[in-house]
Amino acid sequence: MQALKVLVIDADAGSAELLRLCLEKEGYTVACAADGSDGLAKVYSVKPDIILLDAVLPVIDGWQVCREIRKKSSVPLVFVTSKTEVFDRVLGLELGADDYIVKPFDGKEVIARIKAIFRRVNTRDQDKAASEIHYDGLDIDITRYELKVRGRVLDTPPRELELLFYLASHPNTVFNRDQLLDEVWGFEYYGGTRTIDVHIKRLREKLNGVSGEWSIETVWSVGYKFALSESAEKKEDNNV
Amino acid sequence: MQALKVLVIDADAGSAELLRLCLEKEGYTVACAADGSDGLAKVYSVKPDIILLDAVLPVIDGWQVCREIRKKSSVPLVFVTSKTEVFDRVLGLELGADDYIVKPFDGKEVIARIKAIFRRVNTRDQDKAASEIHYDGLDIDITRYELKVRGRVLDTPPRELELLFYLASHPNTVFNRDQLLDEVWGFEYYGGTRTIDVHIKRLREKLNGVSGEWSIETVWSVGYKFALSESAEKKEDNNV
DNA sequence: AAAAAGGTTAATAAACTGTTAAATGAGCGC
DNA sequence: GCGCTCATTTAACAGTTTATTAACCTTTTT
Repeated sequence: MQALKVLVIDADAGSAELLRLCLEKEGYTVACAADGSDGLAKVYSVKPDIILLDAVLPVIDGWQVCREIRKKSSVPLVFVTSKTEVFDRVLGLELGADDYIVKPFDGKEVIARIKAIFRRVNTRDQDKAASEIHYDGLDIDITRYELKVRGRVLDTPPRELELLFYLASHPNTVFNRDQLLDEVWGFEYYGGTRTIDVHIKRLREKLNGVSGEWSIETVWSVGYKFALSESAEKKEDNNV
Repeated sequence: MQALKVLVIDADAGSAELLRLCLEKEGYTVACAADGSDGLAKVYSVKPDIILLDAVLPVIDGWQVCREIRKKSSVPLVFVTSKTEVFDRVLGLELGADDYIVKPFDGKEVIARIKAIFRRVNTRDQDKAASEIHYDGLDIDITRYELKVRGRVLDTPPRELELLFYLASHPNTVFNRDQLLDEVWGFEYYGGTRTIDVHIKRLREKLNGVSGEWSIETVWSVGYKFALSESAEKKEDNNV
């Protein structure tokens, strides 16, 4: 994975340099700007994953920079500034910042707060993956490595089971073969993508005609999905 | 929309009450717990939209409460505590909190920080929503690779679906054939521009007479657009 | 060593895509 | 309004791409 890019917009060379040091030590790529105008330009040229912004800046002040950015983008943004009043903090947050850190800052805390934001940004909407999945006539328990079809345990090779488990954990979502290889086989796997097709076939043999509520469907030229019928979808919604 | 629910887990009745006041003034629904054990129980019974958590708690301390919650859920969580050391703040954030506020807190800032977190959470949902398009009698979901016309799923080849998705994502905007080839087929494509016409025709066959609110229109000697009727446009504006 | 699992290949089948060419329709000057 | 030109619509075809399947080989497990 590519290193995450941080854009530091701060007129004070000292704190900018300190931030750069902390961030680079953590493996981030850092770009800096010393005034608001240059900062805005770099938002678009650098395309950072997060922006650290001082409120006090020459040319265009930090509040205004934040407003301009938020007109166009929801990129994570944190004020790091010596303006310490509650009034300022509330203003910064209301302008759309994700966090507001006052100077003098502690490097470790800045890193921890940045990580907290990335964590939130990356949180997938599905909450923690369950270890069991149940649909009409289908029960998968991945900790026991067990597949039950119509209540009968069906001997299933691990790869097959993992593939089914992954698809069934994300119902109605299409995955292409590379995604499935990455997610199920693992990142380092290199091999033909026909492998997926064959495993899908073997799964379909086991599951043919078990239920009308779900099926493994081909999405032509894209990949496969575990599809729920509309009635099954409604049942799901009620569960939540 | 339902009021957002906040769970305050704090042993100090004074600060708990103060938080409750601030939050209710903003229209949130507030539940309180005075120890870690009760707090954890209420996480599951109340199903809060956000949790405010003190680190210092009887029975089970706040750090541990946070750990337990994060094992199961990625619900927004903020420490509000009198433990002020950098060490504590970093710990709290690394345990998976979204923010860390030290006592004595300012009500306005707490609210602003809570809003910042909700803003970020909702941004994510918007991203998800961006993969779906809905108009009168027409639903396109690109993650499912599915086109619904009048509620019925219609089998649609990938190119066709992508073309429709692209046009419908930019209603009332005209694209010439080269633009569509670049955007939908991809940059490297070289072929006759009649290709577009044919795909448009096939789409129109599928969508003929579905709705008076929208249509794929020809702009003579220029290209095509997904056109909304005036009434449909008003509906759109109201939605936003 | 035998059996099971994982992966590859190649033939076959199915679905989609782009081209062509003829028909239709739109714009425009007279 | 007429007729010319040019753009679009349409249908049919051929070619290409993609998926399915069965058979086979290799690796791992028992």
